[in-house]
Amino acid sequence: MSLRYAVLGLLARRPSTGYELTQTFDRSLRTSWYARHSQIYPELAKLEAANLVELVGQGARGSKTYAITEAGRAELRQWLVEAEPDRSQRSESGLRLFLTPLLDPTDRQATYERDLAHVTQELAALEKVRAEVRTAPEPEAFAPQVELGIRINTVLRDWLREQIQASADNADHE
Amino acid sequence: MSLRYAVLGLLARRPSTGYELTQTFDRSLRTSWYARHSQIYPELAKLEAANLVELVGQGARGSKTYAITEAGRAELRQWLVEAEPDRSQRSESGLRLFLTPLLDPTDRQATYERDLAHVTQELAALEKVRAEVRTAPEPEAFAPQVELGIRINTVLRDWLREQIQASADNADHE
DNA sequence: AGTACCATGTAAGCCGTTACATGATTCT
DNA sequence: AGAATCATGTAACGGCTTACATGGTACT
Repeated sequence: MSLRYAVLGLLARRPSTGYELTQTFDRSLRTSWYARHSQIYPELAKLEAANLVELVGQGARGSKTYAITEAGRAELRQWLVEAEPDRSQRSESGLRLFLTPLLDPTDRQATYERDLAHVTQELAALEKVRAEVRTAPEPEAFAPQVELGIRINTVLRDWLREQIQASADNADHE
Repeated sequence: MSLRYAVLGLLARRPSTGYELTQTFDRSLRTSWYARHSQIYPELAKLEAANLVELVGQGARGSKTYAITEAGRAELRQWLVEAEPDRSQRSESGLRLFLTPLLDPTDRQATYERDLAHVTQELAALEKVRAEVRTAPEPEAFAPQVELGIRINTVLRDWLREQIQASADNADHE
């Protein structure tokens, strides 16, 4: 049931079309939730039927802009504050990290290095976002989330470096 | 397709019954992947049909112990080393964190405090595991994963404390 | 004129959750 | 004897992915 609240939450930030929401899912939410347009359009229709969002404008190319309603805001607040969070996660990367010790030192080092390359790239992207947020005219409420992302990725980067070193040492001893 | 490799990976550590796998998913993998027995038993049957695992013993109460085959190990290695990782994640907690800035300072502080309580608990559990691993007779290959979990949760804990402080300050100014 | 991107929708099939179902063994 | 736990399975339903399908607008 999270998709419903993800859409509601994005519309609480600003009115958007389904197409824009799809892009936001891909850009800002890919590290925690992801949805394709084929899921978003039907969800918007359901939310509209439930009066949690409303159509506030139609633009070129048949685009439809939706905004959250008061009932929608109440529903979102209730979920965020009162509903018991589902702490379970689904992360293929986490699974891979868990299983990597099964590999021999050479393979292990190679997969850690692949991950390190990705984390480094991720960190660079986040630092770019941080710089943009700092120079933005209005103070951005989402700046702390960027900061958290940077800290977590830094921890991951350092840990991966340690594991690469350990795997290399291990491979040498053989 | 990750479930297949999760099961294969757990069986690469040691032969197990479906029941034991279900428990391991719940205990060791709940932070990255999760599966119920209703998914695990059919998956074991499929893996056996594909000769990636084999039945190596039947015990009391109709229990069936499976072990990974050589073909299974090859398949697992191939996935870990050669397949392109799917970096997307599904985390309701991440989504909640992303949307929390939408709340007013009082609600925001309350949800951060709820999260802090959970992270603190998680950290305590991980530190207990670390202590157990250290006193274990054989050096455990999964000790570094525990360390990573502790570091990430520590970062999260500190970040949450900062956000709680900021929300409290913000609420006072009103 | 062709390519790229904007923009929305539907359908089939797979994956995962919840619920149903059954029976053996161990503990109190 | 009854409760808890061990142990395996199936079925219905819902969520998510992939693929199909269509058309408008802007750029070169």
